[in-house]
Amino acid sequence: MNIPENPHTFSISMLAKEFDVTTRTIRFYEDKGLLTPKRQGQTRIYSSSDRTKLKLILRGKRLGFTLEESRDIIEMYSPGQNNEQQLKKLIDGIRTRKSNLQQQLHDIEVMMLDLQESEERCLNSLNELGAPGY
Amino acid sequence: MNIPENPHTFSISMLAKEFDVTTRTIRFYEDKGLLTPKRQGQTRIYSSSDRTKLKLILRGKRLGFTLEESRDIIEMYSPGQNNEQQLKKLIDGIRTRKSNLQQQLHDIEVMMLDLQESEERCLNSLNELGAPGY
DNA sequence: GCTTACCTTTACGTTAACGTAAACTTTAAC
DNA sequence: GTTAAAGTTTACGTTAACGTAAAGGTAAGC
Repeated sequence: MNIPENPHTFSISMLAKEFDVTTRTIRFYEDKGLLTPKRQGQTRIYSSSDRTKLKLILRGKRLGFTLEESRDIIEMYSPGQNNEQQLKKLIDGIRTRKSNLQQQLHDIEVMMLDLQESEERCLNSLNELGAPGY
Repeated sequence: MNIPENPHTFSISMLAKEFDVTTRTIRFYEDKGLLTPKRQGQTRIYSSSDRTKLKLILRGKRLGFTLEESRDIIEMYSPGQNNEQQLKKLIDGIRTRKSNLQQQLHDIEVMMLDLQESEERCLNSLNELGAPGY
């Protein structure tokens, strides 16, 4: 099932290869309810929506999110129900997530500068040690 | 031992309170070799260097670093030996870390924009639903 | 018809990063 | 002199996020 007829669908190994994860990982995400592929017999068929969700999960991982947090992010992208209660709760979630990202942004900037300094100190040490530009 | 005489030292509970972590967590970091407080009898006495390291660890955590990665970060801040080999290795580490941060930065920017859109869609839904500005 | 390449399910194993509890010591306060 | 607050060690428990292995089904290529 390496190349499904429908160009807008994907096999599990296609996604695994594209995003450099194992099929086990993808199935695990399904187990946790983050992905819900269709089935052709026993075989999983992923839509481009599933693919997007997987992308979101992996981006979340790079930012240190748990799967639960990524689940929230997905929900923020594709809101299910429109109940007023739920909408407000969703908005609140989005706002605190944004403020978290703001904090992360700041952390990264500071760490970036610190690392810059460290690198230069190291390069200086290398020079003084008689080893030229690296 | 809540207020050591020396103003440049800290008790474990002082640090725990300041950074909002448990003492267990701080001792755990010591167990992993990330902190090395002095002792006054049995009691741990933390220097401001220890405090800085703890700060680095927690910043790392906010960015999704493992403790091993934070250990590397600490090493980048306070290089121990000046051997040419080690310096080069350190510089390499700094550079790949910087490029990782660059990726995270990009991820955050994109996610920020996406969340912005989502929030506005939600606010629109709220309006159409008859519930004004939130 | 047999190997190869995918796919499946089930299930036990593993690692990181602490939490939680027990049992005990030391110092400060009343 | 005893209660309270902080400190200590030891040790078992827990959760997340998969890894790894076993055992088997299907479909294509030679």
